[in-house]
Amino acid sequence: MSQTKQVEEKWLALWEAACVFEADPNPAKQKIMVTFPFPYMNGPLHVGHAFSASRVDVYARFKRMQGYNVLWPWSWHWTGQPLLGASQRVARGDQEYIRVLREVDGVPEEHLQKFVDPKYMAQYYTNEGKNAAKHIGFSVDWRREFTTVWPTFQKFIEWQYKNLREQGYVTRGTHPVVWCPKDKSPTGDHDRQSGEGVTPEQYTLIKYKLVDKNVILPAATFRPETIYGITNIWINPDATYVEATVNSSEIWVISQEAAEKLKEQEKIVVVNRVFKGRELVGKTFENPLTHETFPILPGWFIDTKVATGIVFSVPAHAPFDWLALRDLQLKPEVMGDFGVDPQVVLQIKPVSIIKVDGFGKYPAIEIVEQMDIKDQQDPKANQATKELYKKEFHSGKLEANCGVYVGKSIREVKDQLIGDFGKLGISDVMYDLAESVVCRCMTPCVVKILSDQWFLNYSDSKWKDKTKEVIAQMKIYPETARTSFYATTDWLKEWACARTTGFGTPLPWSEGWIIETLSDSTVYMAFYTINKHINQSNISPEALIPEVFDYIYHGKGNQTQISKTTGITGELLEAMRKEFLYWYPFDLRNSAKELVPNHLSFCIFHHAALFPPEHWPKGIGVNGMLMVEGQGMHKSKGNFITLKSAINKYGADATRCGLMIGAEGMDDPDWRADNANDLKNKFESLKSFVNNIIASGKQSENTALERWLQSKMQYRIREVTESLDELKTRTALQTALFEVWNDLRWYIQRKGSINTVALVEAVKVWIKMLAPFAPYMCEEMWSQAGEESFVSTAYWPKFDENKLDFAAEEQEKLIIDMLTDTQNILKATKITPKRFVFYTAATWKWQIYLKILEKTSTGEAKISELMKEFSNNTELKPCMKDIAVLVPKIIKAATKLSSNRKANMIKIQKIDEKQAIQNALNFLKDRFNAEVNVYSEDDKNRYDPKNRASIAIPYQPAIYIE
RNA sequence: GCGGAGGUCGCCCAGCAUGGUCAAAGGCGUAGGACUGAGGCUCCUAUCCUGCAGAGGUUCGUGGGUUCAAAUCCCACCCUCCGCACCA
Repeated sequence: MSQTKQVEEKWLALWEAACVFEADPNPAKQKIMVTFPFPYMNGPLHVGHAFSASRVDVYARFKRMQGYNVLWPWSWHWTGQPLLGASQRVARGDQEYIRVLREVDGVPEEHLQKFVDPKYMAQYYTNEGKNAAKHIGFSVDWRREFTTVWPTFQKFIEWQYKNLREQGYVTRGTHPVVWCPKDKSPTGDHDRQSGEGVTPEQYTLIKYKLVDKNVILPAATFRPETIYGITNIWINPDATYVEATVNSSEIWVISQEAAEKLKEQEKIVVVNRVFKGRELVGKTFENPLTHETFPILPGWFIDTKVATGIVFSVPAHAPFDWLALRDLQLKPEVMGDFGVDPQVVLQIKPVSIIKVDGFGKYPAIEIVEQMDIKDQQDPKANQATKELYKKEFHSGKLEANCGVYVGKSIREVKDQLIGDFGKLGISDVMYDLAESVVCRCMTPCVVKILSDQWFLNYSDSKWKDKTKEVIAQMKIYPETARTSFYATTDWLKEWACARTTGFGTPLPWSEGWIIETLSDSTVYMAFYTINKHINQSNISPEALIPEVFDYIYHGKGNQTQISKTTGITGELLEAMRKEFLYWYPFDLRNSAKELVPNHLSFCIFHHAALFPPEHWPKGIGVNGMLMVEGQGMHKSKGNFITLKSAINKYGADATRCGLMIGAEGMDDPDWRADNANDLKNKFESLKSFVNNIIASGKQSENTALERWLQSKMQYRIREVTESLDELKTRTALQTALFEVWNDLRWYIQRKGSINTVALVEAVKVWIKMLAPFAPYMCEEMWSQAGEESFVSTAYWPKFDENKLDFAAEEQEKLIIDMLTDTQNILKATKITPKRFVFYTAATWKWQIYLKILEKTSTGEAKISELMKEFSNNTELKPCMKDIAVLVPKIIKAATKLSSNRKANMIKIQKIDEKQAIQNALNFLKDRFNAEVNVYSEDDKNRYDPKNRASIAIPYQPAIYIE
């Protein structure tokens, strides 16, 4: 076992033995409750989970060290269909899938065989997940754990839905879904062989009538407004159509495919006879709106797989229609084949109904000519159609021949028009898929309208308003994500909240329906607060009647009474109520940004509905999606990294930091194996760096250098603390790890040794600041520093203004600036130096320097005024000539200083530059590998062959290099 | 299409709210040096261009504008990423 592994095992065991992360209510302490959306258990935890969850853990550990009573509970999501689907694939012997389980997930053979049982599979991944979560060092209180199929949890969900329904948030209706006729279930993206992302599209069917016959030709369109511009109907003469009785009342002519599809869309379709499309060519039909009549023409471009296979023609506005018509008009004799008079075709004139900017009367004809489209087969025809439809939709206005809709833009009138036509009984609705979708079982999918579907009515405007109130009072990390929450709240509509298959909690009032995944995971954070008691006291699910939850969560009902009916003791009821009141609401829930439009928003909606304002969520964190080596992580791409494998390879600390250093805010972090490996190595050297210091730090010194170090550490403490408070985990880690390390290195270089107590103190602060990120390593170092307690519960360092030392900072800055300047000169001159001489500014120059600082920090520094002031000073009067040169130089230097720094410089007045440089002499000699001298400009006997000293100004000693 | 987030010096990224302290932090990479038997690791130095004295020049998606002054403010444009539903 590697050393890293040993350290991890050791501290994991010690934490568990000491129950460090088990949190119980403690009125004397302020609480923080943090949560992470429970992961779905159809696979192992991966580094993507670890990224979002590590942010939670870092925050939890930080707050715990700050003295808060921190609760971080965790659970497992089993609800839904994919677990069943996965297990079926194993049962079916799907080799590709089994290979992935074996090689990517690393499932051992003896378990793999038992995956035919979905619950076994889920339990396997749950066990694995818990192990990984523990090893990565998440500071979780495991006593509150559950899975969503536990009957006790399901009682909670039943209570939740009973409550929602009583408030009228659960409604019933119909809903179109992509449907597998073989599986008899909705086919989500996960269940598809092909056609990912394809959704049902709604067509309007205009019910044209065959003249003199009681037969309807339902022509499908996305643009029902074009009914006013119709000139004919297209039928594919070679395709198969049927005449069918629909809903026992009407006779429809539709394509054979359409007849099957409509059967799934709440229509009773009885096929009476089957025939070829050519039979209809030449017949006339009537527009149900205007009662005008038009002919049916042959259109070979009509695809009967799309919608009804009947299309009405609007040649003025549809490029395809125009092209088809033009082709026919060029060869009208074709009509003879159908026994139709060619005149029928030649008489057709396009009817203009939409005025659109940039086009004349017949946009379709114009665009066909502009783009030089030859015929229906020309690929440019599709492009032209898209372009024109878009233009007409956005800027088109309906013309005078469009009835009551005249002058309206299509965008504003479309929905109204569809509704009107429906009411008039001249239209119907059909759904179809824009691209083919094939189920994993290889069956092509269709659209099915689910009737009696249960919905959560997120359209309810009162619910939306209340949800916005919740958002308004919430802290959102980062703040920029707030707009997406508001946008989502506005945009959410009815959500189908139940389905007929998969794991989950049955709807208590409607048999056969199971509450779906995203709907049973909205307020379960409240369940954590009491599940400790349910687990420990073995409360039976039967006892968890709604009144119990009403009492705990809403303080309703009589405790004695409830105790009597359920057998739960009054004490226990009281304890659960108190536990809920202590912990709730949660202070942070963090997840990836893809959950904003669904899970996280649902969570807010449901809290708004079920809890009073004092229990509304306090904070939600959103982060980017983890990338792996610059690409999205997918099992199929072969770049899937399980948490377990990352820990094994890099260790928990390096994995955590590799993730945290990637990004913060909404940016997508990028996991790079090189980085993780690099961090692993860095931590090795960090440990020996720290151990050496701890072992040798015996000298208690207090020079400017120690004061500088202490001062510097204060700034680091402040930055790390403030960053963590804003969940800026990347900034915090970068400062805590790299910036502090650089500070310590500088100190050591300057000091030339590591044996000071001050350095040990700084290192201890460092360990504490790193502890939330790399807890194992820090516990180890902490104990090696002689500390008995856990660093996990040590006090977080506090920024202390009194420990700042501006003078020490300025002295150090002086040395650094001098070094930079000197190196700059060396670079420019390319000389090989034998000797360096530094000259600090004469005392009288300080008067001038400080005066100018004061002037520039309060307002503008005018040279003339300054000169006057200086000449009044008897002390300065003799050197007015030098002053005249000096003043502009100093003013220029002063403009480069921040106002903060200026204020500090004024506060400390003059620093002893010569002494400061003298103290650094050994360091400088070492650095330059040459002789180094320092003089003050005031020194009469200085070595100064080029009279450099005269150009020295405060904070900018003159330099002479031989 | 709708909604959201972004484009910074080889790469990852900080800065932008409150314009000047920004040639722009930090990490990675690269080069040189130290250490080592050698390598890895580690440590030091450099890393936009020019410059024989601490300086100058050109940069922050593109093009305009405001201002004494813009990576930061305004306008237009181009490009990238994410979500769009019954599915976790």
